[in-house]
Amino acid sequence: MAEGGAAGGGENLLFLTDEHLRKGIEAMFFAYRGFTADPDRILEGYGYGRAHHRALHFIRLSPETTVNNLLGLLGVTKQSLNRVLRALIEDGLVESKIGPKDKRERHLVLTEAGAALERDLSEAQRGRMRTAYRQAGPDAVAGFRKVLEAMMDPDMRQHYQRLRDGNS
Amino acid sequence: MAEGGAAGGGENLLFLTDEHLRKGIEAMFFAYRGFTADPDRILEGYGYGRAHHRALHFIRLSPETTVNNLLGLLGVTKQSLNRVLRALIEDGLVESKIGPKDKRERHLVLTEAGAALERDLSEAQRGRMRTAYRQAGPDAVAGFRKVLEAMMDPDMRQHYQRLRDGNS
DNA sequence: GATTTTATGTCAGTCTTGTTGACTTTCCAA
DNA sequence: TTGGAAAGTCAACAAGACTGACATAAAATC
Repeated sequence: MAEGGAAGGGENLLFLTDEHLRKGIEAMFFAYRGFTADPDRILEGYGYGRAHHRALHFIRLSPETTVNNLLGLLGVTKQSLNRVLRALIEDGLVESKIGPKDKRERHLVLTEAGAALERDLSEAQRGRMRTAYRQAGPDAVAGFRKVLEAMMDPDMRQHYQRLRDGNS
Repeated sequence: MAEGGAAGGGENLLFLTDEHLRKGIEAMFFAYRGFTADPDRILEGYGYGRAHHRALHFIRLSPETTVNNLLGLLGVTKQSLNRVLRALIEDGLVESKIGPKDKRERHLVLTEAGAALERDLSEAQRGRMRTAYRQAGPDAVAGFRKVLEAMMDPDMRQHYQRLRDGNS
């Protein structure tokens, strides 16, 4: 099934050419650079990296989350995450509380300072996103989300959808 | 100018909420992981990383390109790129020819072996892209491209558009 | 109650890929 | 022709990913 049943004119047959796909690949590459550029600049001042941003982001989104849960979202090893969390806890941006039910667990929450930095980072990233969305318009945004969702690994799509539908 | 002039119904007022933007941010994050996953698996077998993939990609796209030109596209320091190129040249995947006009320049081209690996990597990445595009449909793809382009830094957008329009 | 599994943390070592600084070769213009 | 700018290379270092081994405590299971 190389070519699906195209009902219309014929230009739809072209949107899956290797050239067209290549352009999409390059668009992802260049856009992702822009996507991370603004928070990266802020993080530099703190001696933090993208890993710290991601941790702050998901802890804000799911307060009282456990280390294990975060590992699933971030897709890194616990040693890698631990280095980041240790720094954030030592610097007073994240609080790690022993789980009330299961004392093996650590429940993570942002402190005031952590929430403040997370807001700064988020706002920087949202700023660019907002501009892009406004330029492209609602229909384009819907398509954007649709394609991105289809590109995810199934596991990640589950995580994504859970976050999307749950905490709104 | 918090809310732009919305002509239509009212749902358009919602598409720029912080929550909506946050979902877009997470979509980018999770989708980019999928985007790189397939080539990463192939690269592992060769002892290469993403940086090698990017170099091969852009050398294939612009044969006889110079190191300097590549630096602009990749947005890394020349020292960083040099390490990658050295490995690819030593392994016989890339040929570096002294510039015929300006002998300071190195003109880069893929060897047979380099082109073969690049094809493998590209095809893996295109495979996922093709599936996602097919699932989402042409309209969604157009929106996807539109938003990504709006997210790029102006410099990168220039590079992107030059590649897009030039070598087709 | 003893054993196993789970959740987390830590130490040590490696790899990729980014960085800066110092250096060579080549070109070009004053 | 000389001195600076440009292109590229080499060396050393840092961030942040990884693996593997091991420790501890608590929960779950037998």
